[in-house]
Amino acid sequence: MTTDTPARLLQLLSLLQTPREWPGSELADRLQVSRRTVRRDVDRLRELGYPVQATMGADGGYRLVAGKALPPLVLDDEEAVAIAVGLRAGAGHAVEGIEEASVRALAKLEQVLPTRLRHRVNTLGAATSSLVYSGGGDGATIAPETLTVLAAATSGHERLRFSYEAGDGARTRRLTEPYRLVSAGRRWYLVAYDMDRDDWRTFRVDRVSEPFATGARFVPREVPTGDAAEFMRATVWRGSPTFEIDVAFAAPVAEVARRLPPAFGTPEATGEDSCRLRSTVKDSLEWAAMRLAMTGVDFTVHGPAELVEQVAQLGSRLTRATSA
Amino acid sequence: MTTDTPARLLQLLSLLQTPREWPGSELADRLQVSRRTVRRDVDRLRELGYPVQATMGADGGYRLVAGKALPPLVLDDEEAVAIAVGLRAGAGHAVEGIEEASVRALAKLEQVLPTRLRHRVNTLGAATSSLVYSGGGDGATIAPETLTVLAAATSGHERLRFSYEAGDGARTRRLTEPYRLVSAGRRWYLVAYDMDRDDWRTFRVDRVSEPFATGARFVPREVPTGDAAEFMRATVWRGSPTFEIDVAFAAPVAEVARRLPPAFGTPEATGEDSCRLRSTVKDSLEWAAMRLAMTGVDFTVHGPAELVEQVAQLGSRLTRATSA
DNA sequence: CTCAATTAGGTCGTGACCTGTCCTACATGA
DNA sequence: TCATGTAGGACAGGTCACGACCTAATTGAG
Repeated sequence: MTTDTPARLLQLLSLLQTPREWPGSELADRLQVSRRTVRRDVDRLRELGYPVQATMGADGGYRLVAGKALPPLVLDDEEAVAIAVGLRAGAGHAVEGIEEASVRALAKLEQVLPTRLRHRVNTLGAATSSLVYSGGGDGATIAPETLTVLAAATSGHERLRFSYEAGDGARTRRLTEPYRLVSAGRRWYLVAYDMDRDDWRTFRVDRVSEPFATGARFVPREVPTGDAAEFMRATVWRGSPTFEIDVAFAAPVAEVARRLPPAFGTPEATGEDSCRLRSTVKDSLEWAAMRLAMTGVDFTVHGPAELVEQVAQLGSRLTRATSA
Repeated sequence: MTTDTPARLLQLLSLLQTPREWPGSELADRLQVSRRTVRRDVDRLRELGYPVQATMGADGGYRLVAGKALPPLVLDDEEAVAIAVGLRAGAGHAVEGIEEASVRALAKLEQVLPTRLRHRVNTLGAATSSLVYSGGGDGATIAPETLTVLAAATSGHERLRFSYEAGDGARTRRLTEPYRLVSAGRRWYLVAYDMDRDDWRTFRVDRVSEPFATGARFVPREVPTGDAAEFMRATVWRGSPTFEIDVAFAAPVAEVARRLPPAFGTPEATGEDSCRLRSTVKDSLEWAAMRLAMTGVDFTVHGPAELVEQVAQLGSRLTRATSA
């Protein structure tokens, strides 16, 4: 009923996003305007960079096609929920390089998601595996809400308060100026300026709880090394153990590569039906052992000894499980 | 530089979707209009149902918050790619009930996705596991493109041509009027009217290849049973196997529940440090075995025999892997 | 407390723009 | 060949969008 022009344009955009053809007369009917105006509106959309394709002749119509710019997505409730759930489930084990964009998109969506849909996302999301792959071991799971709150505070330059659990289990409350959220391997880190300590810190996101933005904005400081990822690497990667793993698979290289997480890198072929993987793994070999098991192909662990131990332990546990 | 009003509104909407506060003066600056006009535009957005929250006082500003309706999402390139990849990866093993919405959203996005982004999605998507969980088993994977083409043709009422592989391996070309895309368990089915056979059929999507919409529209016929899902169930449902699993854990119920995917349901306590899980699993026990292994606690499989077999097989593979 | 910075909203005049109604040209499928 | 669709020009009338200027209310900092 809103006879407003911009409103009508938005409505037209949403109609055209349905993957079907719309005859001008039907559009005119829906939008409560004359067919001439519909043509003008279509022209306007085209001028805005959204390519509306028109098929001529009888049985013709309008349809939005791929162009240079991405038009604003008009989603219905179910689609929005599906995207949110997919993003939550996917953000953790997503492909290298898009985890952060994934979280940004999720933050953007959740910012405007109506509460009734938020409930549905929460209940549905609870049914999926947790966001970050919980390699069975240290239970380092991250609530999707935590990630989105951190992402929002970071990009909005808002001070952030949260409770942090140190390595020794002690919990402290922190007031920080978050600078960047970085995904490294299967862990997330927050590079932030700690207001209490008066210095830069990197926080492991899985140890952050009850985060909330204070609302107070700040002007970003200069990061010590100039780059947040650099700083994170420098502060975090020293001290945590690294392992050089070496595993042989009894399957074609293509198949193994397909079933292995890309973070492991690519195995190299050693024969028609065999290949070998050499890679460096940080911190937790339990995770590595699990991913090897999940490939579903036969393999042999050549090293290091710690990985042999992990795999053997897992194997014996499974064997015990069936011997009762 | 387009001084157009609707264009400016869209731009404002995209600015406000960034999770941060925007002072009116900055918005006026960016949009090249007076502050008064910015206020008017904000009013307009509010009238359209998009709740723009304004914080008063010094250091105030505007920000888009959750409301009743979902505003059109304005995404940048990376976010769009992240959503597409997440949707592709998630659509297959997503939560019950949203698979179809997931595919609809993906079809909507891909319809307008610029080609340069489509390339990125393809290359990134190739690195992830295939869309439908390939439980190591029958290799019934579905290309995401196939699903989106079918979804688009279905909702656009366009005739669909594809090559179909029957159970005996014979390939035939089909011309159909697609009626609905149904997800059931791990499989996807297309309920369509077969123009050559002159009758309704259900097609398994994993056996469809080279689908494309002819562009010719049709008027939907009446489905025999009135409901497509009903029809599919009647024609296809030969009961995919279901298993009643029964597993005992040597750990407190709370810990086990935390490490188990919620889809399994909740185990019940059988003692201080033990609990038992009874649940039904459809179709793939390999997945169940994997998730049990991932709990990282000792357990005993009581049944069924197939699950014992799966776990034993996995255990022996791991043991072999370390015995070299 | 006081000041500064912000949102909120009213009014007014000018000019641009938006709409519907004509009209013609062109493309396409039956 | 005809029906039906898009494409787009011309025009008149009314509307509405913009900026300038004003006052009020709210909030945080000094």
